[in-house]
Amino acid sequence: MDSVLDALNARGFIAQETDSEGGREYLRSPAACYIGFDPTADSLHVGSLVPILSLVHMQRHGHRPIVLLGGGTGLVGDPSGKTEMRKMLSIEQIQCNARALQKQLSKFLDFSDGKALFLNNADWLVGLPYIDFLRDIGCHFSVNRMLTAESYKLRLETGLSFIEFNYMLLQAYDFLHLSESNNCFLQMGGNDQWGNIVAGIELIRRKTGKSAYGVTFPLMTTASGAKMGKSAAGAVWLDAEKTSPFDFYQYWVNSDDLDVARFLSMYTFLPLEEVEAVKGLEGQDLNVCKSVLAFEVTSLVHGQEQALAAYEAACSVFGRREIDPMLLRSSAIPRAGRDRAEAVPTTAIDATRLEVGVPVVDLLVETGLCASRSAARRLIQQGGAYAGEKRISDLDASIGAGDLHEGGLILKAGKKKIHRICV
RNA sequence: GGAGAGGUUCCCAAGUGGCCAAAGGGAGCAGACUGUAAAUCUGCCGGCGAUGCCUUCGGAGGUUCGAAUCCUCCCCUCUCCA
Repeated sequence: MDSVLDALNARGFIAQETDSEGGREYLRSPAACYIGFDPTADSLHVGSLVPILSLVHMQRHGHRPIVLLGGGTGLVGDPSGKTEMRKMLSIEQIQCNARALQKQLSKFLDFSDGKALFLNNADWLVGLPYIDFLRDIGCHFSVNRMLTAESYKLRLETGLSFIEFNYMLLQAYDFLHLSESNNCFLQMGGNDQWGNIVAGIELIRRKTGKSAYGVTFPLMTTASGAKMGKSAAGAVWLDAEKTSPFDFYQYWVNSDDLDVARFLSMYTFLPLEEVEAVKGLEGQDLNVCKSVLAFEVTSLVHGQEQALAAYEAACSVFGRREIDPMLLRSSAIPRAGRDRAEAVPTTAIDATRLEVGVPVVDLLVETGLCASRSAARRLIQQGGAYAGEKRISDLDASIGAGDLHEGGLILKAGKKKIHRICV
């Protein structure tokens, strides 16, 4: 059987490997691998999907993924790829975030019977005695060498504090620790983690003489160069409370043409042969593929139920287009079905207010479609406000109970930002 | 600790007493064109009960009819020196 590394490579997951041959040898039999997630927020976002899914691939190939929560390293802060120091988070905040991330990550992997593992580096980092650590670990690091690391270079221009400078040592120590405690000799991570991963490999070699391996993922950007997971409303979170499944679905539907095939291979588990067929498509045919992409990713993150609802809601708002049964045929996306508007993010409006009539400007703000009343006015003046299919041109227009159909009404700000109100 | 440079609206960056809610660029938003894409063109882009009013130019005071612009003190960042 092909190595999981070949599979990952074919799907575009691999940016760099420290030792391609050695890594493959290591993975010939079931082995452990780990990725660290620092709890800097109470939810992961689209940017973490690549590492997460790589672990899923690992598990599917019979290996044992270790999810390392950075309860300890999060207290320090990774300067890699950052232009300035991140705000320091309190210990309580970190712990709270770590719990939230654990809950989120547990949906993707099977943690039963030790098939995958959750560990928290706070368990071994927080209590480290400073002097001992310097003597045992610190002595193996050359500052001269560290300063040449790409991850520090950027910061050398703008400023790098000592606490952040230590991050590399802590991550290297994590790897050493995991190699000894869990027989884990493979670390993966974003390409910005290269320096930290290599530092760990070298530390393991110096301390124990053993070989360890590293794999990094490409830094994901969209075809237009934007970072993954940024939308008009901010980051696209994996938490349904922070980004509704419908908005999450929409994020993927709005992918750039040039990204569709790449995203299908990285963010879904559809067979590569099927994804290959997408590459020749253009125009409306390609557009349909975006629905499949969105459906599949939403399924992975929020479950098929939610994905279905989002898909049908999108159909009801934007219209349905036939999906060729042979196109990406492994996808469970419905090839025929009913439209349902309910999955559009909805805000309930008090019935008594609707009796009198609620100004559209107010509704636009209350639903979050506009940031301020001024913005709402501007939107109306520019002709971007819709109630149902009707464009609203009057600044003083208001919505009454009679405007609702079957208890709801779709409000649109522009063509794509959509919110539903109901009684 | 010393010397110098600097902190402007989401980001970069002009502005050095009234013409400044503050140039320009980027990002973003809307409209047109489309395919819920890209590119392009046009408009918008602090807030509000809106031909006016309020809040903003690191912070706190002060000078002045009037300050982002002048003065004082403080905070923060960078560079060089110790």
